[in-house]
Amino acid sequence: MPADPSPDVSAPAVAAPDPAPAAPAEPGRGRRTPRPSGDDRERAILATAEQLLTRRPYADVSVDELARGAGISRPTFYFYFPSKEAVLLALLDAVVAEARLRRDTALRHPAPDREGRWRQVIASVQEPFRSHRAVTLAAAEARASSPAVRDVWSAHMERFVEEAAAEIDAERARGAAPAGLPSRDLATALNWMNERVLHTTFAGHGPAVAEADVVDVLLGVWLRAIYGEPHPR
Amino acid sequence: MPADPSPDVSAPAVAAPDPAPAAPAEPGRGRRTPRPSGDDRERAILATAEQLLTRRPYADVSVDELARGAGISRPTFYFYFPSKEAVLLALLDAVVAEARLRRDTALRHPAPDREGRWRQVIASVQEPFRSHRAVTLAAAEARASSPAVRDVWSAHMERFVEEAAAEIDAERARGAAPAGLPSRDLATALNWMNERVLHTTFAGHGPAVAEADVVDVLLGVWLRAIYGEPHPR
DNA sequence: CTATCGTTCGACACCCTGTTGACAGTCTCG
DNA sequence: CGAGACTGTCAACAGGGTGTCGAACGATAG
Repeated sequence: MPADPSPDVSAPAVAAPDPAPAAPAEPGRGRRTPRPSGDDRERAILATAEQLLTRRPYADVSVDELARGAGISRPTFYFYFPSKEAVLLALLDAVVAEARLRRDTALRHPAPDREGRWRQVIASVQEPFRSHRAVTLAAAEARASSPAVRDVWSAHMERFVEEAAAEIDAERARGAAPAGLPSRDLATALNWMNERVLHTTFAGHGPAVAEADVVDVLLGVWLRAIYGEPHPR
Repeated sequence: MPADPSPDVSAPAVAAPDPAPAAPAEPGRGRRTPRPSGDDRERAILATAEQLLTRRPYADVSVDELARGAGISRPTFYFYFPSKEAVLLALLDAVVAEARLRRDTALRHPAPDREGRWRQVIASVQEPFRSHRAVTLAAAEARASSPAVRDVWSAHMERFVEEAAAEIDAERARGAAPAGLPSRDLATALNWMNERVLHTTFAGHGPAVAEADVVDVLLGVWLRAIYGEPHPR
């Protein structure tokens, strides 16, 4: 059994978020002390978690496995994280932050045509979900029993819904899109559709859209729901 | 502590599905013996489970609570069900059966106008989900870690997707709907949208559509996605 | 050399699951 | 009516998971 604290993981979600700011102390969740000494251990736990989550569901991963994967004992794990849930939260925060970054970049460099702009909207949700599917699937699973995970996820969705609703309103105001359902309701339905369809595509359970087609399918529904005239015949 | 085996529950999902057929033996999941003697106990367990699930998530309900709620000890619980999962499965089967029944009834009595027909499609999914929201929410939660729950759910969705795809093809064939996305992909996306939007509406977490509006919103998206002309301007 | 502090883990208490074996009713048949 | 079979019941156990406590270890400062 190798005690090497850095297992080979292709692309962990941790990705050194804040090198400069060095948040003084976050007494809520996270490790107990912000000293930089055990940082490698913390990263090893996160990397181990993301790796294990690609193999089995969140509920089937034990704290002991997380600890052993990071080369430490179970009690030592609790020195770095207060629970298994906190590890998932840390992973999820990183993925959400990446999604936000990608989204903001897209907003600053909008595509020239409207189809391209909506494709950016959809792709910015899809990309981080796809590259860290294990974390996202685990978060979806834990959402039901963990209020903290649920809140992070809800806040994330809330921003996407607001942005999409604003975009729909803008298109209607400039006459590009016809009136129809309240923009907020429409944006809510479309965003949840994306979430669920992407989930099934990546999880592969139940009827699903092929991974290569999924953005085109979602985009097709968005365009018709936003721009389609109600009743052609 | 009352030993009364029938706790007061408003409308349990059990609903005595087959009084006459009396299936000889289902050796897979379910209770070990089909004799009618302990039937009340079995129903009491199911009723207790549905009642408890309205108060807390599936993961937080223990076998011991289920047993005590039904007026029996924990080992006795295992005489009736092999696990907590089997209880949820039995509850879910009843809800799914009810949804199927409602759907088949709608198919035999189609509304005269196309909007009414699509409303039937959406409402037949929504109604059982709504009247047994605790079971459905629990099933959604357990789906991630229970292959059996996942399979039941997937099969259920698969049928709805197939039926919706066939209906879309029929509308296109008779010239009522324009060509567009592959009908199967479109039906998949729309059905998952319904599932997720209904889930958030009933669970009340994250951005959601008001319960009174949800069928209208979903119907609006379906109609535009199916009948809307791609680009009006 | 010693005091301190960050870090580590053996051992513990507790909760939950699923199984075993003994036992109590009841029903049937000789 | 009494032996046997079968349903239903539970105390007790084994096993595995979580989270905590306190002793101990090593580096570093005084």
